[in-house]
Amino acid sequence: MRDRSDHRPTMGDIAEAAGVSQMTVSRVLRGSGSASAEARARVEQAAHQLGYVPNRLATALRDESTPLVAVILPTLGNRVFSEVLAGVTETLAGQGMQPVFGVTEYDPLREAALVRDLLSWRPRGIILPGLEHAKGTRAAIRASGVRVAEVMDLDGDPISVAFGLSQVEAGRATARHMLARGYRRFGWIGAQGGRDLRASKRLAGFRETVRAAGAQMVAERVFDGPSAMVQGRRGTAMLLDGLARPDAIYFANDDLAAGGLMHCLAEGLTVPRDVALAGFNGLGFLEALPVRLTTVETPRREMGISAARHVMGDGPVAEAKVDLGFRLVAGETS
Amino acid sequence: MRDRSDHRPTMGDIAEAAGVSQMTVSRVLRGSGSASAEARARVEQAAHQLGYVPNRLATALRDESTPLVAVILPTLGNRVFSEVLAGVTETLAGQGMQPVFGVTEYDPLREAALVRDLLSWRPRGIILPGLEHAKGTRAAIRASGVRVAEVMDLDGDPISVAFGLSQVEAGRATARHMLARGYRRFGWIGAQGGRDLRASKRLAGFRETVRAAGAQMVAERVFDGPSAMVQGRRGTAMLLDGLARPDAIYFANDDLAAGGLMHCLAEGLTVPRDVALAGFNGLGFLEALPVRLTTVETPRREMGISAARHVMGDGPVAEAKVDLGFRLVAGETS
DNA sequence: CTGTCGAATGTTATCGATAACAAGGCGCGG
DNA sequence: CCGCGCCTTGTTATCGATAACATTCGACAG
Repeated sequence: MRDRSDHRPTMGDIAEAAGVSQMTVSRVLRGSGSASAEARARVEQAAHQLGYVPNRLATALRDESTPLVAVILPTLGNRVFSEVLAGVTETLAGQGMQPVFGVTEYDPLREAALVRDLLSWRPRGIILPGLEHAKGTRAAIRASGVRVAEVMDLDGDPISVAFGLSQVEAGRATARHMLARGYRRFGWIGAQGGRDLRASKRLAGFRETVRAAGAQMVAERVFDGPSAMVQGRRGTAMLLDGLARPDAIYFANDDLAAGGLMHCLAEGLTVPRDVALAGFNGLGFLEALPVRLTTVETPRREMGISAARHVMGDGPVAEAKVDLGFRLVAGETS
Repeated sequence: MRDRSDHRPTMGDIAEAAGVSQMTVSRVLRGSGSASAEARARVEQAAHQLGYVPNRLATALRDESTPLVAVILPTLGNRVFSEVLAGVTETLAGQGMQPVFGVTEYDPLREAALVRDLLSWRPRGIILPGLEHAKGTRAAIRASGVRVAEVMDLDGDPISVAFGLSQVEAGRATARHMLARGYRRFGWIGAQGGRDLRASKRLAGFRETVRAAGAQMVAERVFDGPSAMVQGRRGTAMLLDGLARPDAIYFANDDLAAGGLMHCLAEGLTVPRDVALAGFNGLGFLEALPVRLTTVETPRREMGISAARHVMGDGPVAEAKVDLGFRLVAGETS
């Protein structure tokens, strides 16, 4: 038969030890249905003694429902996403639900594979970044019938509901601000080899506004790797040493922008007189910098919270896009 | 019978559509056993047509084994842990495994509850921070038979294998460095209301070494909330305004230390002449600060990678403690 | 021409928990 | 004293995938 010693105890084992049926064990341990005080005590004693741990796989299979939520993130290397994840996690934990997650490193194919993988756990919902996905991903998710929340971006057509902000509008707002301050020759520094589509949208909005005002983009530099301060620093050096010297640089995010600021400090350049700088996200570490950076604050934790609430089914959201807004923070670099 | 429309397609549905038995479907889709080209084609066509997604719950239940690894973290609010998690995730992903995780917010009881919860998914392994756990947690994990890796800390008795560094020794090393530079009156600034036991160990090592050298701790300040730059700044202000003014401050981590540095810059104090500062972790953002902070670099990603490898069973590790080391980085603040 | 072997396929049982249904026993109203 | 109904407990079937075993059929050696 079954070798008890190398198997984790099951309700069957408890039943045997307590001299009752498995069903009674189930009823006692879940506190549903009725059981005599006598049976209750014996079962609880046996369960404790055997060190019983329920097997959720069985319950989930039987119930055709899990307390899992799939979460897909572009990377964990950027604080932005760990903050979104923190919002999701705290919200789920309050409801006894678990996140299962994976990272795509900005690769749509990896995202597609992850979606397939994660859906096979039959999660209650799935949260994923952005509105653009590999061919078929959208259909797969729709067909799966799980609740979906897309986060970060609002510029596009959500699968179901998107929680975030208009990236294009954020780019436009930044451009308007810079233009108002009198800058006319703009540079752009990005990372992730242009695979960060949200950054591309910000750039598009920025560029559009700049051009409409008769000003221009004079230099762009996009690095391949993850966005790190050192890249921002190098890129800034390149742009400022180039032929087409910008009088203001728009960075794909705060890390890059902070690196740009470092370059200026190291080279003794005066910001914003010699060059103006603007980042994106409003990360906490900006407070530590010697100069307050101009940036756009984004509701990272809130996106996580809202998305988690949505997939848990806390009230159906009518709209397909929930705008959580952004806030331009004019610092000392523009 | 069964209403096809509100159920996700199963192998049974494919079997029906393809006119074969469920078992043939299983064989075709998993590529095990043999099947005729004819059957293979029909099954694949039907599976695609129906948008079949396998149900891992069933497979996991049947196989009594999941590709899951439980990961417990103190918080996501500190970059340190998202870097550990990144190491874990990237390592697992390479082997087709999934992390399931939760955060404790430094509460041992929440940790105990999380362990119970996560173990009920019958993960292949579990990774958790530190060596101290609530009563019973240790026994529960041992009894569960999953592979265990504890990360961050080596000062104590691991459940199975620990990957990290000696926190006490890190504290001692920092103290030796500060003493060698001539400081004699030390302050300490912490957070998490003292619940961060690794920080407490560092302080213990630091204090011991300081006292052995005939120097002393003159002031300590531990905040209740999460460690943030602003707390470090406030704490530093308090210590420097107090009666027992330290000539050097040891911070529980880099965020607090960076805050301390900000205070000094804002007040026009000269570091380290007026006061020396030392942090812990060697986070990347330090590079952005105007002054290079003295700190201790820790192998965060490596801890995640090693722990993940261990729980996946990549070669049994003989030792109970794997020292991944640390490196004191003498900056411009000491 | 027959027996053997293996490829292809089907049938049954299983993992653990639990809904649905069945049945035994006891109390209480009529 | 009978019977209805509730409390307690047990039995069976189920979720989906798959290992183990059973069966069919054609090919081929002897």
